[in-house]
Amino acid sequence: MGTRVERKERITEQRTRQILDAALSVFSRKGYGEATMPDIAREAGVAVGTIYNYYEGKRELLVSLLASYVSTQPFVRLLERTLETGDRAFIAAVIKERLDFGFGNMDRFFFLMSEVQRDPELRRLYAQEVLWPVLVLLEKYLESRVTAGSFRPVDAGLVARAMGGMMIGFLALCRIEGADGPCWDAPRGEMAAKMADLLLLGLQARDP
Amino acid sequence: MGTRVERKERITEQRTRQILDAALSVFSRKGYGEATMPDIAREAGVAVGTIYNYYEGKRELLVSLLASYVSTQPFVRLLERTLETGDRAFIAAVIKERLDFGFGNMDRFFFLMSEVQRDPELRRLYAQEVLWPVLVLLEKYLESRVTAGSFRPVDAGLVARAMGGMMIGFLALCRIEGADGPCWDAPRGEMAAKMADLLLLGLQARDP
Amino acid sequence: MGTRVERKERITEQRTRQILDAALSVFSRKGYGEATMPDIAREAGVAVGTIYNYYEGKRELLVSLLASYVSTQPFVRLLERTLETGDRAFIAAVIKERLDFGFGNMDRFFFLMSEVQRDPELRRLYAQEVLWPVLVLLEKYLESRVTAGSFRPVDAGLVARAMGGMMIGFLALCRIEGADGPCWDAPRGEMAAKMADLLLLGLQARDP
Amino acid sequence: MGTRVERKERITEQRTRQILDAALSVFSRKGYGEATMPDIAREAGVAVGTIYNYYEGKRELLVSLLASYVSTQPFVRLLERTLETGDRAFIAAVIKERLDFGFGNMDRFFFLMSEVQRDPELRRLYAQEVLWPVLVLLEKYLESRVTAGSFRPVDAGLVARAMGGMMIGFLALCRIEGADGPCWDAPRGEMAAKMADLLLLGLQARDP
DNA sequence: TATGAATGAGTGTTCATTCAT
DNA sequence: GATGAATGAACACTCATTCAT
Repeated sequence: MGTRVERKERITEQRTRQILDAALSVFSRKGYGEATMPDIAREAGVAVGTIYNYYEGKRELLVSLLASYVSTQPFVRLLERTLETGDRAFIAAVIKERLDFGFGNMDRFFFLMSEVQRDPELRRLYAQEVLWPVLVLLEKYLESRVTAGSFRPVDAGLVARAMGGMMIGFLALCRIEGADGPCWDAPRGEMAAKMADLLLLGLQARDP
Repeated sequence: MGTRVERKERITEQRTRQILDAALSVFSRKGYGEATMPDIAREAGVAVGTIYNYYEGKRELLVSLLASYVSTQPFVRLLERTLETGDRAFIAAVIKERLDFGFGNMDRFFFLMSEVQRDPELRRLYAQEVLWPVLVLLEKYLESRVTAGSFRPVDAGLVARAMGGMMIGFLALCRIEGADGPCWDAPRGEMAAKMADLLLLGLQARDP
Repeated sequence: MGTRVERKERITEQRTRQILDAALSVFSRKGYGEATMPDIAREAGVAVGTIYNYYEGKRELLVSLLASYVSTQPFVRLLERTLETGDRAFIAAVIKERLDFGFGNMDRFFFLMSEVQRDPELRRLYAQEVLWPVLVLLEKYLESRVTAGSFRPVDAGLVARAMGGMMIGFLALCRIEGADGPCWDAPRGEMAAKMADLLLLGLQARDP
Repeated sequence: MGTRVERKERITEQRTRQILDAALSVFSRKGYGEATMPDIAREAGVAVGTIYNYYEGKRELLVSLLASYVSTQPFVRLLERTLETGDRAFIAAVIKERLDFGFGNMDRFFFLMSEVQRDPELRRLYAQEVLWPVLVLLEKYLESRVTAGSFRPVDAGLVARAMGGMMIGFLALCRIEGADGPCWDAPRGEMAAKMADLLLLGLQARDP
């Protein structure tokens, strides 16, 4: 069942998605500047003009991509589901999730990051829609653990950014080193555990 | 001093530099794609054609930039000068140096990073010329401290990349948040100290 | 009254009109080239496809406009009703009528004239359907007045075109000068009287 | 003789002219909207890009055309040279000159007029640069003849526009009728004489 | 008959690169 | 070596027209 209007809406939504998927795919492969509208149209299986029935132009595709694909939901959900397992397991799980996502979407993720770095408007959008929600949650988590006495008293804002930055930067370095680097094929679970230990225990040996 | 040949060489080197400086300046301001050769020529104070006497084309400017500007020397020197001061002061100094450099060259640095992310050939170049030397030094440092018993036994390769990534990623997040973020105007020395503590001591409260 | 067929025909005629009105309105406002079929459809309150049920395409709209809107009837009727009032009053009345029409439909009239100038086929159509009938009437009038001895013996063909041209050209100049020109807001009756005098008496002072 | 700079300037001026000529030619033939930049480039014997070294774009070609080709000089000179010959010969000469010019440049003239009618900015330009200087001269002439007692007291502003309009409108009608019309091939001198008589003597028969 | 989404040929414009001076 | 005018391939975007519903 579905009235005519409903069916139309479904088709519209499908087209919208179909074009956005194609755009992300082509952008990730060739880069924003080198991607052409015919490229995207071909990938989406529509005519060039059709794209313009759904998006204002090439740039709006980029903005929509950012708004639609960099969903923070899985990450946010993970952060909320927390704590049942103790800090170490929890932090390792978060890192593992980020590593899996990052390694699984390397090109797409860094294509978007790279465009974000390039364009002030995208930066603002990304900061508001993605970064802030995540950082706020992370800060709250840190503060609650400090209050509970589990964590040293730390500057939650700074540490949240240092931790988030570590994930992003680590992935960036892995990508730059490529398959030759030692982390490319390493087991994610182990890496996550080691990074969790680094964050929780630090480098310094503890006096017995 | 100064045969005709030598003078010529000096002039050539000067032109080369002059053009490269202009390229970096324009690239950082407008991005690689939006920068035009006339832009660069104007900034360098030479004619468009002259650029082609010194570089193959626009793309080679980018490659040369990477090779010439992302010198690791200051960083390497710092790492070598080390240790006289104890781990905490040393690590804080390294971080401070990176923060100062990063905040002082935000646009230039992230323009280059963004191009590196975009282009496999630049990635290879950057990995070989910049990343590897630094990471090797860092790994050696970590291993020596582990051997000395000051640091927990850690996976030096992973930790080096996590630490390096933290610096790059932290700067990236600061840039995305811009002047609204809490770290934009914060005193660098304090931030460096806190990050050093995070790395050395970890988050977990130590039992007395 | 009103079989099914008749009702259908009435609706058809109404749609036809409705679309043509919209086309003229949009054309006059934006020009033929800049007007888009969606523009016209919106103005007419129908879908784009509907227009194509009534007209072959954009160009046929233009041709139909010319055939339908530039009706010479009021002018022809005026010319026929003539003469009861003496030459001066009659000519002044004709000029007045043309001025009122011209000033009242500036944009529409000159949009059509401009398209006519642009396109040989439209020129032929306009010449046959509009110009000729009017000029023939004007020539007949002139010849009859010459025969009657009221007018000097003149070349009726040439004078008819000079008179007609004067009206069109005068309006064109007024339009080009716009509101800054002296004739834009001048009383039409007075202007018509002065132009009638110019045509009847000429410039030259008469010897007493 | 000619320094390098002078030679360069000459070449620049020549290119400017060459492109403008080509633009006028193509515009007159195909109309502004239908003319393409490759068309113009081909006609000018240069590459498309070269046009953009000399003009901002297609539209600026149109504006430059108006500014450069619709020179009022010959007409102005004629008006200034006046009067040595008596009113009738003078007016006939002016009309003859306009007819010759108009018939000799039909397509170009009406292409420009038609664009002027289409575009408010062009109207302003044309009014200021072309129309006003001519109308002012014409008004002065009329007023001086009125003062001298040769002409009836007339509204110089209105009559100037009526006379100017008559020329333009007459040419427009001739163009619309095309080769079928009676004035297309008629001897220009005779037509000019008849129109001069119409303007000077009027239609009305004079009492002996 | 009415609809409006899909189409894709066609356009103005940009800009890296060349080369005659 | 230095210059900058000329080049033309390449691209984003528009819009008249079609046709399945």
